[in-house]
Amino acid sequence: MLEARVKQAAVLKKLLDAIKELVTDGNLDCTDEGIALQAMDNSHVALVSLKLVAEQFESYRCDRNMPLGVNLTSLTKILKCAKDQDVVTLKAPDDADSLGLVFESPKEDRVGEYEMKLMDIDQEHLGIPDTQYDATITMSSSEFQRICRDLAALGESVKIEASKEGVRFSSEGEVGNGSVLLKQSAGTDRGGASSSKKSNVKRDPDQEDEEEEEDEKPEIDEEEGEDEMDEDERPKKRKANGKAKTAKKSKKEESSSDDVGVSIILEKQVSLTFSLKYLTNFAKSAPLAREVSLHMSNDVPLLVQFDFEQGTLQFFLAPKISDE
Amino acid sequence: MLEARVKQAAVLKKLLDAIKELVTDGNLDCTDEGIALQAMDNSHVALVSLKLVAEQFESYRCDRNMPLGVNLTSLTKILKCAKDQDVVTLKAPDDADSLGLVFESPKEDRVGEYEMKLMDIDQEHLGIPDTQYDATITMSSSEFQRICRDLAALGESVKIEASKEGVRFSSEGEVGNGSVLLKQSAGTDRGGASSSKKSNVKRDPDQEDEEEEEDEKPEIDEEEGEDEMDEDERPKKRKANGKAKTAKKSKKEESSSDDVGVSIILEKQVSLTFSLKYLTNFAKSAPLAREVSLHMSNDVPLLVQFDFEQGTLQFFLAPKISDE
DNA sequence: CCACTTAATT
DNA sequence: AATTAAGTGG
Repeated sequence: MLEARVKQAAVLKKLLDAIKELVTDGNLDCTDEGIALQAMDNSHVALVSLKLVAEQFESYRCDRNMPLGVNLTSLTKILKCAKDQDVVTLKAPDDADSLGLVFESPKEDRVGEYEMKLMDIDQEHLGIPDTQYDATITMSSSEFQRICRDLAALGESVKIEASKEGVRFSSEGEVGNGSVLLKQSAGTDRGGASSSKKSNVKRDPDQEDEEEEEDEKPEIDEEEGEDEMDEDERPKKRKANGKAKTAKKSKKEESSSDDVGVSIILEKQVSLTFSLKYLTNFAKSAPLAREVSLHMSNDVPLLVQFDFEQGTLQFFLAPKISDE
Repeated sequence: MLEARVKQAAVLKKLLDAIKELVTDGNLDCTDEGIALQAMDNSHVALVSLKLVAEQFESYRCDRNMPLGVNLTSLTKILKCAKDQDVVTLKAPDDADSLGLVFESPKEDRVGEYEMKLMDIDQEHLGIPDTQYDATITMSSSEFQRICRDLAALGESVKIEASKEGVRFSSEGEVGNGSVLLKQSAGTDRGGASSSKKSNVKRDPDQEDEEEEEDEKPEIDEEEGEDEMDEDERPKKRKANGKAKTAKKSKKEESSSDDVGVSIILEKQVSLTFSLKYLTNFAKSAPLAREVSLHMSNDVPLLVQFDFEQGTLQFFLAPKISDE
């Protein structure tokens, strides 16, 4: 039997928001290692792979491997019945034809019990080779989402070019063309092949001054329209706080896309073109993790990965052939 | 003739939001006791009964009983022309074929006058017996609304079971089943039959402090177009006028659904099943009152009641027969 | 963190 | 009209 407790219903909700549009049905593969879901998207173009590791549940018990065939639309509906901070317990006996969900309010004065019918889904378990990629880009997930959304307004596909200077996303369409260039924030412009998996956005550790990371500013989004005139005697706006940091929102995630920076680990330059429709979908996972990593090699499917506290969510997508 | 002044247009707006989807036309029965509206819903399944008591109007005068046949859709449209905190005066001469509405801003610098055509509606006045119910549940109206909404995602009907431990709402449907159990907050698990009607949301009238009425903040009309820059030392909008105020939220109102708790007065256990479509509709009255009371006896129509300052809004709905 | 409000969309 | 998404306020 399975009994898994999740501290925050919010995590599950975000996960489902992230994938429900891509995948409508899938097996939750429950093992003693955790819960995994792997599925091709509805049009069999992209692959979604979710892993929730046992150790990161509030409590986890799974006596026997079992695939729970769930309709994600239904699961989403049921999760809507939970408040974000409810504790969620997933329960399934060994012979289950339904999955039990219990939502307990933090104050324990309210208990919701739901039961969702399960379905039999043919397991097409796809082995995913643990590939080494020629380029790994780590960046703010919300920045990634923004870029996908922006470029999707122009064209159907995006070309992603990673060089050691930075990464360029560009798209062409009827209205016009557009491109966004992100420069790498700090050190690494080259990574050993073996280390390529490590996402590390590591700040230079030598920067011993507290001052650290003043304001890296990816700079693309920084519109300077805002302080153009008569701020001479105007004390407002944060112009004054200068370096002192004022302790303010430096942490604060400024506009939620900052503070992360861009790191590029490059074995070889890559240039690949992808459908924006899918990338936009992948980007919906942004609420799950501050960072996203894009793993690419020429002529090989892209891996878009979100690491969050409870596990990992991966998306794979084959490039378009006609790379310009 | 009728002349009735209502302090806050907001109350009327909320009332109409609450019932307009259920009832499109009805008679406002004006007497010296106040204004009442009673009507079957459009599909003749549920009964809506509204009472606004004369004493709770800012001023009230009604020389002669008269039923004013109104189209609630039209009335809603006209009320949209009032700001929430406008004072509304309803006027009708004895021979009226139209209802006059006057909206006055609190500062009396703006007056809107509207006139709505009336219609003749056959009065099917239904006597509602003042039943004693076996179970009376009082709970947060927003919690009630949330539960109805959640369960409506699963099934068409909800079974409500009240026992002295608490009240359980449960629903079954294609995706699965769900139930929400609310535990009783405090003392009462049993009440005398005669006391069951007391829903007591009563504000303490002994609250001799004049604190009342809280000025809602009109704020819409406040032109701020001109002060956008360089008067930094300007003393901060009208924050000052609230005299002692500040003391107001001593109550704290936790998060708006809390603080109310669940109370169950039980003569006998009950278990009844109702159409969620209607309950969801009833629950739209939540903005009118912090609490709602559900009055039930087996095989008898449910009474859902909202008590607010100006009166009472009641909904009646017969249970479904097949109570499992 | 929760809920209400508004806006946009189907 | 209903649903959904995003923003705002308590």
